[in-house]
Amino acid sequence: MANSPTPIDIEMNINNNNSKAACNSGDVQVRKGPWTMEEDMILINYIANHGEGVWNSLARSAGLKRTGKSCRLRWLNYLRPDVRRGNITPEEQLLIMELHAKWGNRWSKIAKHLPGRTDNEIKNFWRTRIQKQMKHVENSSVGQSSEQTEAPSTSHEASTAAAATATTAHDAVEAYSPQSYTANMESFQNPFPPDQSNDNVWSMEDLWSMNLLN
DNA sequence: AACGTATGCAACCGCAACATA
DNA sequence: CTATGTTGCGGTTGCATACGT
Repeated sequence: MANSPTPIDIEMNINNNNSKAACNSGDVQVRKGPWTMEEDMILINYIANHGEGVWNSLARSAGLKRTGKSCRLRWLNYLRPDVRRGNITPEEQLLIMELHAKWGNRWSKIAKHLPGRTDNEIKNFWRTRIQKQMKHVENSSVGQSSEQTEAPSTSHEASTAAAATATTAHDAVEAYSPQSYTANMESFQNPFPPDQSNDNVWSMEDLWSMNLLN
C-alpha cells in the first residue's frame, strides 16, 4: 500500500507509550505514523554500519525521532533485506493453517516456520482472508444448514471453506489436508491480485540500492 | 464522474517476560 | 529482592486504495 507520509503526528513523549517503562528518555518529540523514505534510509544506513542493537539507543544515535519500538517494528516487518513481500503462496497458506491449528494465535512462532514472512503479515493474512472465509461459511451454513453451502468460486475457497466449516482447529487441518489440497491445486486459481510488490511509493530494491550508493 | 463502502496492510498500543543494576 | 529498562508478542486501529452503485 502506498502510504503517503504526510500525516505524521509529533507529540511530546510524556511517557505516554508505556505505563511501566518509557521507551525514550527525556521529553523529546516523537514522530508517529507512516515512515518517510528519509527515515527508512537513515535506519537502513545505521543498521548497515552498526548492526542491530539496543533499539532505544539506536533510534537516538541514528537521529530518528522515533521510539525504539517503532524502529524495531519497521526494521523487522519492512526494511530487513530478507523480508519476503507479496502474495502468500498456497503452500504457505496451508502451512499457516496447520500451524495455527497446532498453536493458535502464536504468530511469531508460526512466522518462524515461514522464512521471510513476519508475524504481522501472517496475522493480517489470517484476519483478513481466513477469518473472513470462516465467517462467510458460518453464515451460509447457519442459514441453510441442511443445504449445500454456497459453491466457492475457486478451489482455494473450497478448501478454505472446508477448513472453516470444521468445528475444531484440528478438523480444520483435516479438511485442509494436503491430499484434498493438492487435488484442488490443478484447478487452483490464485485468489489474490497480481503481484503487489509495488505497494509502496518506493521499492525495497530502490532503498537498498540507494543505501549502497551512500 | 461522484460518492459510499469494503478491504488490506502498516503502524500503534498495552501487556508480559526478561535482563540488568 | 526490587526497581527500572528493553524486547517481543498479540490485539487493535487508521488510512489509502479498490470496488460497487
